[in-house]
Amino acid sequence: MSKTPKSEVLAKPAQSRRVTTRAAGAPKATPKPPANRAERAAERRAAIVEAALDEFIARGFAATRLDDIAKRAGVAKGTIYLHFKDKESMFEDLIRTAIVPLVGRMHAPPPPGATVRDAIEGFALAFMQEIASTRRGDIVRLIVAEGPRFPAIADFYYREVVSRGLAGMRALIEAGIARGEIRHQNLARFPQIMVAPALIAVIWQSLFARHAPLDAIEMFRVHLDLIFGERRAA
Amino acid sequence: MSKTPKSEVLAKPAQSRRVTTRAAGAPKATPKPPANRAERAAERRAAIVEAALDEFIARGFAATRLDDIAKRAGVAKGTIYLHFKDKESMFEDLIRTAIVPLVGRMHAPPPPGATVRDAIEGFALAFMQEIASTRRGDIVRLIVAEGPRFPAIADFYYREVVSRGLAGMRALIEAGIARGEIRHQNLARFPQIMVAPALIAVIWQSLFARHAPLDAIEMFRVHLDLIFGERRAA
DNA sequence: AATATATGACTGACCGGTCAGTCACCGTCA
DNA sequence: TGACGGTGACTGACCGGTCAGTCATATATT
Repeated sequence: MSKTPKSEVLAKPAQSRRVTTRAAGAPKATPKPPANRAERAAERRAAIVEAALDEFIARGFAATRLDDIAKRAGVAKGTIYLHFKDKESMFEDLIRTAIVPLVGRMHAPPPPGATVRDAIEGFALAFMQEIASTRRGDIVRLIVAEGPRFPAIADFYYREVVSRGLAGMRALIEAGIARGEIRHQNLARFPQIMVAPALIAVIWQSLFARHAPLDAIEMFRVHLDLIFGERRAA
Repeated sequence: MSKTPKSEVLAKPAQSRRVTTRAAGAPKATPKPPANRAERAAERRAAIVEAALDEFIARGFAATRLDDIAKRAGVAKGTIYLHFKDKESMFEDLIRTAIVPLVGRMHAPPPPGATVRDAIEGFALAFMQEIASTRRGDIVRLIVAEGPRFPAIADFYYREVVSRGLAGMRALIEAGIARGEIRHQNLARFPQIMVAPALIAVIWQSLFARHAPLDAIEMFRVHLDLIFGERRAA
């Protein structure tokens, strides 16, 4: 009962591949194409990652087509499978890769000479500028969206970002309490509170900014005023 | 060409159609077997809505199969199309319908005799119990997840829930400021801050509760302490 | 030439949407 | 009262489009 191999032929298109005259002499004269194979392969991979992130962010996991990723990356679909096992593991790889740079910032250096408030404020400023208002923020949203369907990603994100970030934040809060900058000891039990407005900002940007722009940085400052007391006279 | 009507019987679960003697007087006396056609249709629609919500919450829009919804609702796929135009508008209808009950609570009654803090705390308590820890919370997450792909839903949600909710919250905050319960006037500019921990709780429940349970209510109380001052000695 | 890399046409499974057919219900009439 | 025909809610096999993943072929590199 094998399938009739009937019309195997028909589809052959012309396929005259332009050979690019290939002027004699210059073998190395690769003008644009950067460098050796490995490098070019790495570049292609990077292009795929870039394109895939854009597509996944814009459409979510299930609705993203690999054809679109390939087209956006300027690559054939088969090339994707030279770098990734399948769509699912590609998605997980992608998110993991994209998260790493987020973690870098998380090692909050214990406040050197500045106040704890300054440390947190600088931190929040960086977060708002580098994450909330960029594509990185969409990655956070993507995790919220697809997390339940990709427990592995949710776990990874919790381990690598959430638990570390909260631990760092807790340390800062305790330092603030020890120094007398923060009066509410209970805050150390819920570092989430410190971070909450940042998450609000991320979500707001991608859902409601069109309707009502939100000055995320100013909001965070007001939030810090609640915790540390007013900065200056209103 | 109709297929042999042979085993037409099998799929019908018991469902012995009670003929409901149809006593003249009592048209309402339908005990178990629902009722007339219209009523049964409404029940089916409700079953579809219920099933669809579960599926959409579990899988997201794109990955949800209408066959699964039909199976879960105990209905044929075609039946879905008697009630909804297509998958997309069904999703939008669903979310809209599911949001409405959320809005009911939003009409924060101006604090009658109680303090503003009590009003907000009661409000938050209800939110945490009725939303954050139930399927309604997943609906909020679903909006965050699919919002960018369904601007109509994001718009609707902003109009019906976010803007109203924030307006109500702002009113409460201003009342609190007027009464001297709240010292930070700037808080009225960012009612989002008041609400932020609630959103955190919703997200936490569906992503990280397995790793680290979060006492959302206690967190919110601590948050209120920041705003209103400590309730009592720690 | 031999090998590594890239391509994109192709396949097959899957799924949204359709529609001809069925049958429970209801009003009506003898 | 009984039974009969019209109605429309319901069914599920089917169709056609879509898309993840494959692989024979083509190109680049050594």
